[in-house]
Amino acid sequence: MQNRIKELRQKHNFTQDELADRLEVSRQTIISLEKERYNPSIVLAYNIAKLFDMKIEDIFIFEEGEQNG
Amino acid sequence: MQNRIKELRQKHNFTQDELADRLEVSRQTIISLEKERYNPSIVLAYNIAKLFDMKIEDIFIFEEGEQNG
DNA sequence: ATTTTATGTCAAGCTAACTTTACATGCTAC
DNA sequence: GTAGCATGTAAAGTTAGCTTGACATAAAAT
Repeated sequence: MQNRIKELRQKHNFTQDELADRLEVSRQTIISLEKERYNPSIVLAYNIAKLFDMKIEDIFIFEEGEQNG
Repeated sequence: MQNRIKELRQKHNFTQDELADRLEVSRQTIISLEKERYNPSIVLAYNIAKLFDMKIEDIFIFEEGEQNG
């Protein structure tokens, strides 16, 4: 799965630290998501989409036949 | 977080077993999700939404200030 | 009556999603 | 030149998401 977090964060002029604060997660989590080391939980994905006023599907790009977990 | 999985499964006349097969997860996972014991991963949520031809946000109902993880 | 089907519980185990802490690097200021 | 800021890596720990397997129960089919 790909995501547009870094792009959207920069468009909104947030630092990783600011974004982490707004989403109530650690800065490490932001780094890990931007580097696509793992996927966010559905709740975090929802909070990100809400913050940027977008749909989950417009921030996270799912590939065909992607495996769960 | 609430979800409409059981409702949608029944509307489509799927058994838990059939739904599990289509989503390539175990039947236990379907039971756990319907009983809201835990939230699906974002990939599974996406696959569920895709199967029912809906948006993630229309199947999973997020509450205000929901905590991540 | 007994087999099958659908739903459910329980428990143990694995990996993914997050946390915290500590340290490294490049950049821009004074 | 050193202080601060933004980004990054690494490592160790906890909890959530998912799996497998075994068993329970009620309803429907044969």
